[in-house]
Amino acid sequence: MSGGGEELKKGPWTPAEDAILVEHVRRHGEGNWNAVRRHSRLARCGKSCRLRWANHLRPNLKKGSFSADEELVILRLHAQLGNKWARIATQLPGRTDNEIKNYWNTRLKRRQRAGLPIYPPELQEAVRFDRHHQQQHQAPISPRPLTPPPLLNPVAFHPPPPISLPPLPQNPFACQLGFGFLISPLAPPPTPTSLFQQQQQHQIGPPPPAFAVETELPSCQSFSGLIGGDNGQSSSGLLESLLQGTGVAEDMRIGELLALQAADEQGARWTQVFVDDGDEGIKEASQCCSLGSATNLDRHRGTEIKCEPPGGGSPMKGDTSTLLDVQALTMSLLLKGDASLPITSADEDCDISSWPWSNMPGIR
DNA sequence: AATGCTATCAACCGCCGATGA
DNA sequence: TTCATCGGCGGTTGATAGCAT
Repeated sequence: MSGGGEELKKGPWTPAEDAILVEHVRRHGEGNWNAVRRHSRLARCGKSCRLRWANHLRPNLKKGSFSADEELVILRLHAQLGNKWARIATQLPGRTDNEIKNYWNTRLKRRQRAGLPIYPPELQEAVRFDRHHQQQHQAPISPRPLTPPPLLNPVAFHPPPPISLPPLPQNPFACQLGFGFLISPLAPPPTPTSLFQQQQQHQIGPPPPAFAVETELPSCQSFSGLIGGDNGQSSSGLLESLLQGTGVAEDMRIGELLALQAADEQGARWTQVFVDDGDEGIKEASQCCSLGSATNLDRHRGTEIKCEPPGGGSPMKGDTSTLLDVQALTMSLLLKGDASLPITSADEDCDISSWPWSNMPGIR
């Protein structure tokens, strides 16, 4: 660091310092934060300037408590991504990663103290489903190279032909965990209106989502990356076992399922697409459990149980596998909603709230 | 009114990846 | 190729406010 020898100030920012920083950004734009000190009298390090600007001074910041919708988005995305605050923040305009992180940590602490699961029990059911599914389908881990599921591989994916379906009642749970903005922030989540229009054209629920997968974020977390880059060999976890277990047909299902996620509010309709494929677990998918709102999500109570994560082994170990586990978990949740699955004794000891959600390994 | 607890917010710290010399 | 620098991210901590006892 080129010091300059001056003592750098720490602690709360004063209005005068804010004004200097704002003026600097107005003149020179964002970035080059270490230059702030050179160009102005501000005795703050570049990091501190960046943080102050990003969290408090930049325009269009939204202050105040989170709305119910925002809370729901956080819940969804955290279930999906873990502690990826910056990524979550990209889906909440005007909110900062710091804000979201603070909110989540508070929520986490509150629920832990209350003895509540971090996620609603429906997610825990999904764990059981995954374990069951793995026992049913999991061949010994084969070294066969993993092919990214079609939707995760924009080149390979071809959307399924339109299927005409009778209208179904909405699937509230798919709505709640729809991840409608998963694929790319460049493609805004479908609105009920846009979906309706597209259905009118195609007589099917959601369209294939935009496949701007690689453009999602500057970090390494595009889906193709999650699957293990070009050959996917580094991936592991539930998704991998799902893929390896049943091959291409399963790949397509997962691809379609991700489309389902992108479909958000039309999840039930797409769930129905899978009902006829002979999978008992999926047959009942159209009976997905009903949840009304984020508040309801919180209101559900799980039983005090504990378990190892799906796939066994140490809880949530590893980077990519962690994310994939969560991804597969939430995917299967959308498919399932099935209380009739056989529950093994091990299954009964399943409580994802005992996993280290709050300390998930980073994927940078 | 005093005290303790909890929630919230703001900021710092350390690590890591990207970039350029 | 190596090294220094920068910026971004997630974890953590300290200060303060609000509430209950």
